Amino acid sequence: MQRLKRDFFERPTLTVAEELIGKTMVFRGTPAVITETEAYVGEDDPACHAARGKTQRNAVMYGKAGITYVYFIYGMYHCLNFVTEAEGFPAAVLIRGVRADGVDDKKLNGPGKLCRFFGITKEHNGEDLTVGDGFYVADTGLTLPFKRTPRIGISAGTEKLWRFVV
DNA sequence: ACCCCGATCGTA
DNA sequence: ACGATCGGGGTT
Repeated sequence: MQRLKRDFFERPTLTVAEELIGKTMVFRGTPAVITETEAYVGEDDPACHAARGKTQRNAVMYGKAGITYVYFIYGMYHCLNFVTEAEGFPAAVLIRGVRADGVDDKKLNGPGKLCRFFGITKEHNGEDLTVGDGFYVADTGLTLPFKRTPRIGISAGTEKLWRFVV
């Protein structure tokens, strides 16, 4: 159980998105294995929230790697991301699916669903995953087979194979 | 001040 | 295939 430090997140977003598969995120004491991620990379990525520059909502994407980016969408859901790359470059990995012991996969197999299950909201935007034990990510040595596909639920940028799913 | 639409999900 | 539901961001 090796806790991921800032240098894990401070790398190319595709690398982080791929390597997060099989890692364990621990939120308020509840562990969950990450099974699906997507990369959103910089202002030139039309699907990235930073595509039209820095705003109040996406501000944390411009900050340090290893910080949470949580946003509210469709009037009823929250989505969880981990900020990546160098400070000043807006990029993040969307957590689209996890697995947890004793929990039906159907409650965790979507970005909105897993946030609802954990109770993750905008209150948790900007949390540092490398400080304290409230929210962190660890490497348990587990590796899972996965595939690369186009990202889901977006209208632009679908040509990139930036989704990683077990 | 207003308007459109979205990194979703459940039901049909 | 479609409706629910509302905050954010661009535009006026």
